[in-house]
Order: sequence, then C-alpha cells, then structure tokens
Amino acid sequence: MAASINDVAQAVGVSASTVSRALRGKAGVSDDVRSRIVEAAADLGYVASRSASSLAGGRTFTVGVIAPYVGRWFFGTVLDAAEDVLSAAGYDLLLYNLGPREARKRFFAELPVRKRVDALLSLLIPDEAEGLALRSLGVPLATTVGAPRPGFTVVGIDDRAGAQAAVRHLVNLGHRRIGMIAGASGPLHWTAPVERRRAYLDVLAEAGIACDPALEVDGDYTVQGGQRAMTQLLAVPNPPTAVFAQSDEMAMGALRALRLHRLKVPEDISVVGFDDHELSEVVGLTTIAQPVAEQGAEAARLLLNQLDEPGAVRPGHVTMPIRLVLRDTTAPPRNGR
Amino acid sequence: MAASINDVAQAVGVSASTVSRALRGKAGVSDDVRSRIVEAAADLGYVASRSASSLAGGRTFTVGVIAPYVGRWFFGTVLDAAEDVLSAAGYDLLLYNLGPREARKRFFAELPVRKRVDALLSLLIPDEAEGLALRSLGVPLATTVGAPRPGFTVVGIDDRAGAQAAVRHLVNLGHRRIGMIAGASGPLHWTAPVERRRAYLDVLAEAGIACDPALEVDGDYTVQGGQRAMTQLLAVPNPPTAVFAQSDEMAMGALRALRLHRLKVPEDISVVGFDDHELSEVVGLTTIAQPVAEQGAEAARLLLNQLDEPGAVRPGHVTMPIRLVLRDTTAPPRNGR
DNA sequence: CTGTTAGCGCTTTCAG
DNA sequence: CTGAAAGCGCTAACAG
Repeated sequence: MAASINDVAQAVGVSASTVSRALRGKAGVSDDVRSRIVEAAADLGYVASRSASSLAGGRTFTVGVIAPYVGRWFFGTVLDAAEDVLSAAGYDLLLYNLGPREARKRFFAELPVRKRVDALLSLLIPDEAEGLALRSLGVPLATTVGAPRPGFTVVGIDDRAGAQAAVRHLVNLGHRRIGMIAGASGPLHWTAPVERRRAYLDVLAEAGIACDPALEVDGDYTVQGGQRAMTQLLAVPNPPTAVFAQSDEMAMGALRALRLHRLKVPEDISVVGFDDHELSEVVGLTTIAQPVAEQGAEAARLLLNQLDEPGAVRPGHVTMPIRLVLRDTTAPPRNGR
Repeated sequence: MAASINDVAQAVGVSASTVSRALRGKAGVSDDVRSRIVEAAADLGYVASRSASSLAGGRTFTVGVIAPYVGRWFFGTVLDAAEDVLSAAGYDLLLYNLGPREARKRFFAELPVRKRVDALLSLLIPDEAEGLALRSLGVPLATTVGAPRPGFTVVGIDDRAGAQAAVRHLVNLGHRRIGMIAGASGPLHWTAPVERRRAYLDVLAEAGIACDPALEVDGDYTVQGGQRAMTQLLAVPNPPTAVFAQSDEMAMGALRALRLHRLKVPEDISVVGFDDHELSEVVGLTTIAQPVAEQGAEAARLLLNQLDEPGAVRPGHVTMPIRLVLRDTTAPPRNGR
C-alpha cells in the first residue's frame, strides 16, 4: 500500500498537520523539521492523495478543458500549449471531447466537472444555456474562441482585421472577382465566420466591387468541404479569379479541387487561407497567421492568475496579433485586370 | 453551495446510503424510492463529488494519458478516440503532455497520477526506469506505440509489414535506386523506425538490390526534417528515383523539397509515405494507411475491460491492419528501369 | 429493502 | 512553531 501522511509523520516523529504544512511550503515549520519531513517523504515515496486533499481543502488543482475536437490541428495545438503552462504550475488537465453531439449533451446535463475543477478552459462556444451552466460552476472561465462574453476571459484574434488583410491582399493584386469559402455551418454560435464574412463584404465595398452571392460558398471548415466549395465556385458562369478561404483546411481542399480541374495556382486563380496551419508552409499557401499555441498558453496563464488572486482580476479580453504570410498561392489575375 | 448527498437524502426522507446506492444503480433499492431519489437529485442539481467518492470508494473513475505531443495529428487523433470511449463509460481523462524534457522528468519523479487514476494509457515509449515507475502504479496499463512489453496491453500495427508493402510497391514499379527518409532520431525507444528500416533492407535484399548507405537519411519525423532529408538525397551523386518516407509528415516535406527543385512527382521521382495523415489525400500522397483513431479506441476499450474484470484479463497484444493507399505520387521510373 | 456506523487521507481551526 | 480535534462528502460493511 502506498504511504500515507501518517506514515511520514510517524517516521519523523511529528504530527500529520506538520507534515501537511511542511510539504505544501506553508509557513510555521522550522527548517530543521521541514527538511527531515521532505526527506522522509521522498524515502517513503509519499505523494498526497489528490482526492483527500481536494475533499479537505476544497481545491482540486485541476483545470477542465472542453473542446469540440482534439485531433484537429487548431485544438490540439491550443491544448498542447495550455497543458504546458498548467502542469508547470502544478495543475492537472481534465479533458472533455464534446464533439459528438451526445457527449456534449451529456456533459452539460451532468456537468461532471462540478466539484472537480478549479477552473475551466472552453475551446468551444457555448450557447446561452450552456454558458449559464458553465458560469454556475462558480470557477474562473476562459476561452480561446468566439466573442467576448460575460463571465469569460477570452483570448482571441481580431478576425475582422485578419480577414480584411486577406481580402485586401487580393484586391491589391488587382482581383475584382473574389470568391469566399465560408465556414458558416460549423459549430453553433461561432463568431469567426460572421466576422470574417463581414470583413470580406467591407473590403469589397471599399474597393467599389459589387458583391455576388454566387461567389460565397460554404466549406464547413473541412478539407472536404473546401474542395466541394471550390468545385462549386468553378461552376459559376463567371468564376472568380481569386478565393478567400476562411480556414487553411478549406483552402487546402480548394487547392485540391483546382488541381483536379487542371487549373494552375496562382496563375489561373489565387487562393488565400486563414490560420497558418502547420502544413500550410508545405503547400505554399498564402494565409493569415494567428498565434495558436500562444492563445492556449495565454488563456491558461490568465486562468492561473485568477486562481491566485481570487476576485481581484476581472475576466478580460486579450487580442493577439495576426499577420499576412505571403507564399505561393496568390498573384495578379491573368489578364492584368 | 452545491447540494450534497445529505440534502438529497433529506429531501426524499431516506438515508445517505440509500441515495448513494440508488444513484449508482446498485441493487437493493425499491423502484419507487429510487425514482424519487433520482428526481430529487435532478431538482437539486446534485452531482456526487468525485473527490469524496474516490476517497471513500477507492476508485477515481479517471484514466491518465501521457503523450509526447498533443498537437500532432497522430497523437491528437488517438487521444480524441480514446476520450470518446472513456467518457461514454463514465471515465474522465487526465492528460499529461510529456513532450518537454522537464515535464517528462517531473512526471516520473513525482508520479502525480499516483492515487489519481484507475488506469493509464501511454502514447509514448517509456524507458526501463519509466516503465518500472508506471508498473508500480498498480493499475492497468496500455499503449498504442512500441513493441509488446511486460505489463502493458499494446495496440499497434505491423510496422514491418507496412514498410515492406511500401517499398515493394516501389520495387514493383521498377525502381532500383530507392532512398529512405528515416525517423531514427525521434523519441527514445521508438521501435517503428527500426522495424521500418529493417523492412526496407529486407525488400531491397529480396529484390536483389544492393543497398547504398548514402540513400538513407534522417528526417526526424517532421515536415522540416523530411524536406532537409530530401534535399540531401538529391545531392547524392546518383540520386534515387523513388523514396520511402517513414511518415507522411516527412513525405510532405520531401514533396516540398522536390517542388522547390522543380522536380515533378511522380514523373521525376516517386514518393511513398506512412500513416495516411488526414492531409495526405489533399496532396495526393501514396502511403500506408494505419487505423489511428481505432487504435486509440481499442486501447481505451481494453483498459476498460481490465477495469471491469480485475485480474481476469492478462495484458495482451492487438495488431491492427494496414493497407497501401495508391494515390498520385508513385509511378514507374522515367527511363523504364 | 433500508438505516447506522465507521472510516477513506487529508486540511484546518484552535489551543498550547 | 507544533499538536489535537473536527470534519470535507462519500461508500461500505453490518445490522435490522
């Protein structure tokens, strides 16, 4: 059986309370006693039972993370970075994959994190009821997606500015027929598609380009969807000379569709993506880069802050920088204009 | 304050034990009482405190997962699938990212999962000492990587057979100068690179092709590394007409290098990868597909089995099928032979 | 079928 | 600076 706090206490000849204080670095233990306790604990291979500490102390030293996917690059990268920060601070990370519809339903119905986590990081956008449920947990909340919302610390990017930069880049190259592969039908309450679309419309307007609804197609945030969307765009009577894809994954699907249609990129058509996916460099995709890992790390850090100074820090809003990364998929349109 | 078991007990007018039994579906509670308890619990929004249950019952209903990366496709996909299976069974998943050297050291020094998990899934290959530490936890252990090892249930693929299929494919197309981008310097104790290399050598031998050490280059399991390796292979006096990359990520790096060198794939040179990464289809990469998500799900399932029938099931070894997926990066060598 | 009685292994007052 | 006592909220025998 694993050693308990009493075993250590006995070995050193002190009380359990002293061992507890000593091992957690609390004041009020003489250096001599403390070092003897630390040594004995190491000898016995003693580690405090998290269940017991949580029960007695009220803190779990665990942060919950809920995500709509784990395998996808964006989420995996955020998760990875958040874990680094949390574990360095002595916190464990409880992961919930709420992608499957029933998993999500079950999670919000039972709220299994209740009494299990000290804070929660959401990688998905909760709807009204879900948001309420999360706030009812009474723990600090953070998210790396979506618009600022009450009760949440949000770390994000300026989607509008990013999308504007992407579309402006195409306009500056001389394109007038600019299509968009959107991500509208993605997860509910996602604000990115809305913001990015508005930016697209704004830039067209400011450039004096009439927008054509036929040039806006849904790509579902997936490679497959992007491919389908591009195929659809090519079937339009007067197809675009350039396309803004709201995510790199959709952009890659578009590139695939173009290859299958024997169209050359960027000679025949330009493509710009959004995200700077790890493989975008490989395919030479021009895109808007956002600091994904940094967003995860920062969100985790802000959560830890709130844990350290309870009440002191209000949930805030951090905007991380984006930038246009020029690679090989954009160029001026074929016939000058 | 959140409702406790006593609040529910009081509301229904029964004892806490009865509530406990009723809510966990234990036998020995009349249907009438049980339904009233369930109702009251729902009303009060009661959820049992995991800390308290663990402490009292000895089980944590938590499975730990240790991984060398989370953001990379392979690991994220395994994790995703494992989480689905575990959460459906009522288990939570505690994630540890042991990529950073110090994180790994700290983990094995403190073994924070001790008394915290009922089972553990390793996505990395522990060395001798680490393996011992894990076994000392006294919980079921599973892994999706590496060779069979005592104490672990391993779910994997036949690396040798997969690599053989890849190289044989190139040989059958008529290639005689076949290079390999290996993953030798990856994580320690990784068996895949070794097995895949042996397969490469075996197939060359069986085809009567002398192997040339200059044609074996390390690609570090990364896109960057693959690109570097391919560049190096092109600099060899008599460069290969085909390349076997031990992972799709390295293969993609190779494709990028070839594009930069203005070489056509597969006309000038053939490339075959290994894994069937989610984006391999996008770039049209011919590769060896392995069921990644299924490995994660299966490992989780086997862990649950062992949890259900303690002692009954011995740790075993499951091999999942692989298959050659033909796409657009392989063809016969240019000049017939 | 249900209630009572003990803890699980810690942390936390409160004394000394 | 240290110890004793009292739970944290639940589960697990053991009685009835």
